[in-house]
Amino acid sequence: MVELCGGEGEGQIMLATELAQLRAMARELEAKMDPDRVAARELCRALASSVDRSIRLAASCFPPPEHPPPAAGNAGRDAAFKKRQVMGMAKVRRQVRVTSVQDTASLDDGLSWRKYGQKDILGAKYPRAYFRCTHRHTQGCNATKQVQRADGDPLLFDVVYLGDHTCGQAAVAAVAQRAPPEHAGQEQQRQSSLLAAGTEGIHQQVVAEPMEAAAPFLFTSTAAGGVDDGYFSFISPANSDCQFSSDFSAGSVGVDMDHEARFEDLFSNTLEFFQSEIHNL
DNA sequence: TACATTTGACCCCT
DNA sequence: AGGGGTCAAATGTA
Repeated sequence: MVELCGGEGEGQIMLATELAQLRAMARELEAKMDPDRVAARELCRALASSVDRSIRLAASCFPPPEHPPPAAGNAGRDAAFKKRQVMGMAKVRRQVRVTSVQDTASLDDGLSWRKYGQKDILGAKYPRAYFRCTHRHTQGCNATKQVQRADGDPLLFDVVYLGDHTCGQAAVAAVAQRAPPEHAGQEQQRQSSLLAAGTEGIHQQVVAEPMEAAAPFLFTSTAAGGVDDGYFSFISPANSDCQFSSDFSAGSVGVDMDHEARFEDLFSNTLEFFQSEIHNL
């Protein structure tokens, strides 16, 4: 389900995204589980904990990159400059598959985005939404992303990331990873609410198209992805049958072989275990 | 009250 | 001239 390609940066993004989603899915599943089914809820809790450990382990493989200080904020209204800036920016394109037309939980990439526009695109069936980093003004972060539903496949979203995050999200994320999940507060609740319990399976197709550079490696966020305008709503069907699949290849993201082996082990064991256990419930 | 979203308008590029 | 990207005022929400 996950195809890793390109440089280490792309792998970091996708790994971060996948792990964050797995964790949120586990919590969402737990929340939706019948309270009487203690074993099932325990299982979900254990799954979330396991994914948390995976995240920390992965974080130790990919320390947050050092960013240069934010550029001086002499933004102004020079659109020409902005367009030139976009052209020279790091650009990463991904395709994200959701489980239902209404499910956009899988679009959550764990970063803080603020929607600043939406446009109907010529020849496109669905509008394109524009997001910028929440910390654009406070920290001069110029990262933006564009989200558009694919014409032929309503379950497929094209997500284009432009520019690197130069804000402090990486640091915030690192701190959040060390904190127990219960203390992550609003963010955890939000992520839980975002992610759907799987129906016939939660599939996110991620196709990275490295173009110039990669976005930073982050696991958590503090703000809504801004995808709740009806066209992007967070409602999704619930189903107790949950199936995960993964083909993480740590080698392709250039991690240390020892970490790679540990991570692969942990992940595949966890997934196999929960697949069979959930199936038996 | 602060922050996020919506949406019409503006501007640059092709 | 039209399309795409962004701005910013108005509005919504917690």
